[in-house]
Amino acid sequence: MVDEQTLIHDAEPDARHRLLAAAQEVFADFGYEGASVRQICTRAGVNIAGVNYHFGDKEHLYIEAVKQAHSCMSQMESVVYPVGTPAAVKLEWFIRGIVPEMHAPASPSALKLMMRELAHPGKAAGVVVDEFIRPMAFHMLELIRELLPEATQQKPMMTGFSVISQCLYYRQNRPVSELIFGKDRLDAIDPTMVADHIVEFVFRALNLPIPSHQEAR
Amino acid sequence: MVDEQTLIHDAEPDARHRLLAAAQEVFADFGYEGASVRQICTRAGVNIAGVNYHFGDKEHLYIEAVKQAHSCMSQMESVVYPVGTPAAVKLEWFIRGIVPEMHAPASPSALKLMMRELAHPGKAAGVVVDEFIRPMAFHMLELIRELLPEATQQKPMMTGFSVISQCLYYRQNRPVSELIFGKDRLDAIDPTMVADHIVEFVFRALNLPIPSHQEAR
DNA sequence: AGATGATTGAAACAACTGTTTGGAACGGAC
DNA sequence: GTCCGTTCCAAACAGTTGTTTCAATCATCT
Repeated sequence: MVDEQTLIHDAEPDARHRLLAAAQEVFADFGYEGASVRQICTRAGVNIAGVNYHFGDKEHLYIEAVKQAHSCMSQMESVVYPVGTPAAVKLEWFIRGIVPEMHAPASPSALKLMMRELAHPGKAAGVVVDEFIRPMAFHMLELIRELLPEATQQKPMMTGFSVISQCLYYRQNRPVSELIFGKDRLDAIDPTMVADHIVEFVFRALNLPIPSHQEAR
Repeated sequence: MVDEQTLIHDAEPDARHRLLAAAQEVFADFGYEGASVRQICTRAGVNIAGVNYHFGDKEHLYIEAVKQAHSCMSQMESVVYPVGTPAAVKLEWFIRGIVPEMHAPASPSALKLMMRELAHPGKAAGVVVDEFIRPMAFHMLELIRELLPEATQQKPMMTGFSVISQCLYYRQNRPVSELIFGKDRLDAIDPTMVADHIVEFVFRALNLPIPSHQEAR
């Protein structure tokens, strides 16, 4: 019963978990409408009726898959700085923490699914934003307010967008970038190089002293 | 047969054009899999068989819709600078040209469809990149090479990514940004303010003199 | 006029969609 | 043993999908 199809993991946990894992991958690859419950069930080695029994319907399975992807991903933001760390150092670590995770995430399908859901927010986006995105956003906003005390109104928010946009770009627009410049040109830039560049770019823009590990380009 | 090009809804041009217009809107709103040919045909006021007669099948209709969206959009990049314009001024105009078009595009559904296709490139992405995206990318790459003569290897490309990522952010991530900060906070920032900010941010990062219309803050 | 080719119409096609059904298999509790 | 609740399976459900058929209509030309 189990040995016929490609399985998610070596062991075979609960059918519910296999469904969630398969749903995460298939939804991430094909989107909500593009994925079929039969495709997911086949990949999970579970009967079609399983999705209705364990989750009710396709939509609830999708929501649970997104929630799992988000919780699986949220271990990323658990960086804790020593007390008294300067805001500039925190900002640098913020960038250096996010960029590699975007390039080579611990769970590619989890990040893929989250990004897909956030690009066109549905019913599952709310909890992801509440528990994962918004805290991170306000955290960075505080950093920027500390770095730009004289900034008012929308300036800190736009500055935050300028920072995070550069960090997200390489993930959100890698496919089209590969179409433009070719896969090899894109593969030539590794995460640390990107992080170095963004840190330098942002720090120059904010009039902060560039951290040491930068040589003169 | 007067001017047929102006509008889609009031007058009724060729059934083929009505199909293309409807397909552009529906595909933009619901994606390729989410849109149904019946939905498109109903919106266009055309019989179901029309899509097969005029385009063969759904996929070719989609491809033609993307091509039309791209050509409709490509009038944007037709900015020509006077000879001898400094590269810095060109870069500033590049940013100031793109940002408002991303906020309030001439044809929202056309841009929406293009961005959707480029986020997950399919068979229609090739021509869009070849005829629209790549020329713009290489154009900006030349600007940056002129501004950073001593930059080598991937540095100009990454710098270009830093610029374009900020310009695209407000379009690509507006839904999630609204979820984070609320719609009103996002509506409070208008295109020219964003363009001002990005120009200032980029020019600071590139060690260029900030253009005049920026007041200190 | 009649003939010809392009275009449209209503209906049906097979395949697939998400969902449900009724029963079989399982494992403990009594 | 019986009973019960949980889990799973094969089959079928009604509805939608993209696509096709074939006759009706239209415009155009001789």
